[in-house]
Amino acid sequence: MAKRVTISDLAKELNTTTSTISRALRNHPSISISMRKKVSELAKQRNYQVNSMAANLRSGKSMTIGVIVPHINRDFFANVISGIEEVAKKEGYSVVICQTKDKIEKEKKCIETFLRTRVDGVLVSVGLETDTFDHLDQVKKMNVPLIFFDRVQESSNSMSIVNDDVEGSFQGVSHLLDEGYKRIAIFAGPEHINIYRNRKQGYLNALDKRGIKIDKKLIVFNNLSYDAGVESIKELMKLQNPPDAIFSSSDYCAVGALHWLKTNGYKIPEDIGIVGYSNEKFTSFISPSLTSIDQHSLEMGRYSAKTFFDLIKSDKKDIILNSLSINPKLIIRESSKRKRI
Amino acid sequence: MAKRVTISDLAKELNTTTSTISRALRNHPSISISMRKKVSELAKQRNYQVNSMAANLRSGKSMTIGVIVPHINRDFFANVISGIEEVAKKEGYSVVICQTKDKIEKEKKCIETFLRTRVDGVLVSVGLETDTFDHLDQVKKMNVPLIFFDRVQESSNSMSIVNDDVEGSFQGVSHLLDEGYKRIAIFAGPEHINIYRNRKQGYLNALDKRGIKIDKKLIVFNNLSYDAGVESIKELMKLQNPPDAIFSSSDYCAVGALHWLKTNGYKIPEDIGIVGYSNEKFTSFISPSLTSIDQHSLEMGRYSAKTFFDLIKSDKKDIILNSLSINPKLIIRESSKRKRI
DNA sequence: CTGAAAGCGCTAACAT
DNA sequence: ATGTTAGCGCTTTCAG
Repeated sequence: MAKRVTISDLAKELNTTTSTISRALRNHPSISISMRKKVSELAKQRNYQVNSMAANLRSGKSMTIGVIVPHINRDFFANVISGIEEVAKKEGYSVVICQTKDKIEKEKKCIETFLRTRVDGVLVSVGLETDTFDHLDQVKKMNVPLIFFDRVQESSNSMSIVNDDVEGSFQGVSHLLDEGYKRIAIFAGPEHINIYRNRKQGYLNALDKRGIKIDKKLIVFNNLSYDAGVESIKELMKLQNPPDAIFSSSDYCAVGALHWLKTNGYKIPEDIGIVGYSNEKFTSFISPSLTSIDQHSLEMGRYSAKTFFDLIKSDKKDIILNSLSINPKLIIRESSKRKRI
Repeated sequence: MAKRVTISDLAKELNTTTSTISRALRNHPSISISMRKKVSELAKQRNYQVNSMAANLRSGKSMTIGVIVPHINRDFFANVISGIEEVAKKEGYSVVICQTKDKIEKEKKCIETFLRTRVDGVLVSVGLETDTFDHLDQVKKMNVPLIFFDRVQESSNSMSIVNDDVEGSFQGVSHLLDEGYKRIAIFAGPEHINIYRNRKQGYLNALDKRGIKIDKKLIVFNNLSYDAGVESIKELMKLQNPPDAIFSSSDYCAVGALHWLKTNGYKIPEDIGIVGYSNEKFTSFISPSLTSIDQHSLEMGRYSAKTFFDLIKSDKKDIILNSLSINPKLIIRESSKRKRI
């Protein structure tokens, strides 16, 4: 019904011009206090709301930052998003979220939409399928700041906020060794994704440090889903010399294995120890509760956003490529606490 | 660096006008096929992308729909969002998500942002704190379609997509009775939220139907968090005549209770049966796995979005207030399967 | 089938 | 301290 009120409506009512209104609304110092007050009062009364579409078109900024994640229902990503939102809000920015479900096609669609809607920056964690990067290069070609978090495109010279995954899994595996486990298997993910490659590396390093020979049979690649965990553990336990502990690059996959083991009569942590990765909330719900690696997801989100704002505030000259690596933290729970022998 | 290319750039290159380009790009039938081809080829070549800010300003539509949820990391809401996105994408719309963490202040901020950015519609599931509705009325006053899902403002005459929560909990509680449980307690949520009031009602109805007297001591109001579940069960088990089953209006709260019971020596489902609500993914991870009520979250999202599109496509004359109620589904798992006596 | 012209609502030089 | 003016990039009558 009622058309929405514009600054020129307000201008007419106060017998002044749109520029004055525009300035007054944004508290421009050159507008008299009395005028500012009159304007803001009228605005409130008439229920005026800036039309961002117009303001943004004019100013060339959308005041929006686009975030691309594989899954929004993972605690890890949900927390990252919260962190991003928190600092974005402070700067007056909106956050629009796009979930790819790990599909590269969806990822491309997201980018297209973001470019069309002129987001001022893109923060992205790439999907499992993502092994080509034209769509991401596109963003940079358009001169839109691109920042990676967690799962990054390493060939890119964009900034990235990541965990030290090598360290995280090093700690996880070392912990298992400390608890007396001898044959530790790993659920590893796609090698072209940095985090999974690094988690495997940490595993290798930990074994190496203790002089334990790597048994390739204990390195299982899968897609890290719950179901994959079930299938993989089934295979592992068929081995002539099965593992006595599992280090999983994902909590979901760890739980799949845990479940299968329990229903098949294995005792956890007595017979088999398990460590997951990401510290999803459910890891503390299940029983035995699952030892996992916390990634400081909220901070990761905050840093990612902060990096973006630092970037656009810098004179674009001193574009310091300060990529950041956050130390993860081992959270020890029941699934790996074997009484020492 | 390179300014982004506009339709007038393309127009110049082809010695034509912006109107022609604009039409050609959108496959307007009055433009010759050959011209359309020339334009789309050049556009591709020059890497042209519509500037939605400009297009939207002009057309008065933002092609964006705003979604407000309490928590994005809940499977229920994440799935609703997926459903919304799915149908929105088909219609060429973007979805922007705002999470309130159940805070009314955040909810208000979301609305403000949405109104400023001129979303074409708002889909909302209100927070636990929300007991006043000025901010939501505001949306309708601005003539922006407002659609509720799951947690609704009942005083509003807006459309809403909900579950039949009375039926859902009726089934859950009846199932417990069928399994031989006699004293069933309920974890109930804030009474001003439709879903929690309805879930309590279903509980009452189920007991009533079997002629079981209601014991007020078994009706526990809390905020339905994990911690609340722990506290509440602790209190319940102190009763002279403690319950032998729990019907929880939330999976999280149910798990809290489940955990406490297990660590305190109670056997589930033998000593105590538990049923949760929402069918969060972790309910099948934990042990015993948790019987719960599935809410067809994906469908709820799809319907919500569909309702929005139906609405804006109708000539705004036949605004049929067709609110929809979806039947939930009881998912029976271990936590409630007591061997019949 | 294509062009000319107006304008969506706002901001920001450049006046005054 | 305020007003004038000129667009931002696109869509859409209205004319040919």
